[in-house]
Amino acid sequence: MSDLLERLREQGWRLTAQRRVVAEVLNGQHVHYTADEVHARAVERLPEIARATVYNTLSELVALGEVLEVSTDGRAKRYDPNAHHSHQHLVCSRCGTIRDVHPLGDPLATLPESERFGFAISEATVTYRGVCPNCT
Amino acid sequence: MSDLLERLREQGWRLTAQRRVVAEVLNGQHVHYTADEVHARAVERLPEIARATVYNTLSELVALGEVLEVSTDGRAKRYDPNAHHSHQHLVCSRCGTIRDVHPLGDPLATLPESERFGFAISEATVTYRGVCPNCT
DNA sequence: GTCATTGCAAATGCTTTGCAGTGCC
DNA sequence: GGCACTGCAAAGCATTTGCAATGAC
Repeated sequence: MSDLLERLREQGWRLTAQRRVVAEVLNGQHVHYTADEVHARAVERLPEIARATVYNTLSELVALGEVLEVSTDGRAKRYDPNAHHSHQHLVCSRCGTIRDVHPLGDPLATLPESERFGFAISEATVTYRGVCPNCT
Repeated sequence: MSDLLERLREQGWRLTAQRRVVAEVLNGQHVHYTADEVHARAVERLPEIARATVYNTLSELVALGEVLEVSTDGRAKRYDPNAHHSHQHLVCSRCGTIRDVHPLGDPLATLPESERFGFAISEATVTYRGVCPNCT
């Protein structure tokens, strides 16, 4: 976490209170907040932080590869701080809860050459969907 | 296609000019239009068709399982008429073009029991991302 | 002191909704 | 002829943008 702030400073980031708070909110395992949820939690610590600042900061973190953008459905994007450990997502089709999961094998390897159509493929994301125990 | 209209009528659908036109626009292979693109193409055949009607019709087709909703990025949803043949998507990270692809094995089978956390999993979607030949 | 960063408010893009009128069955 | 369906316009989210004020370096 403070590693994160350190890394960002090395990239020439100005370390403002707002950015620190956004980074703090995203700290933790299995965190998959929407921009609005990040903003709500950030406001608790720094009441004057603007929604636009949260959006800006999140986009920067995504661009720097420190946070992943997850669009599970057509609704608001979610932000996943677990960017340095490869994983996939398990989503509840009722309540929308997301869990990080680790499938067997490399998803990228499941697409044969004949199905690549000249694309230079760099990434494969898998989304598993089902009803979670709470919603059953 | 006319199969489709037939099936829909059997489900109690009123067969209006608007719905027919939307179904026609979605007819074909490798079609992944946004609602707006469907509307634009529908207007060519039926000038007075409203955007809201296109949205309504698309939602109904999705609910009936005749069309798949695809959200590859945080932008507009895309609609995929190829709902009856299991497939996955290959997306160009530059231009956003989508291709239907067929991976080896069953994606659902890649998640071990120990990683299912009590979810009743019913679906797994894989999105491969890379740069397409046109964008290279 | 400079210039990146912020806050605010307005604008944008996509989608949904309310409601009176239309036309399929 | 009833009521599902449509068109239109307005409302609703999620997100982006413009710009003057601020504060990290």
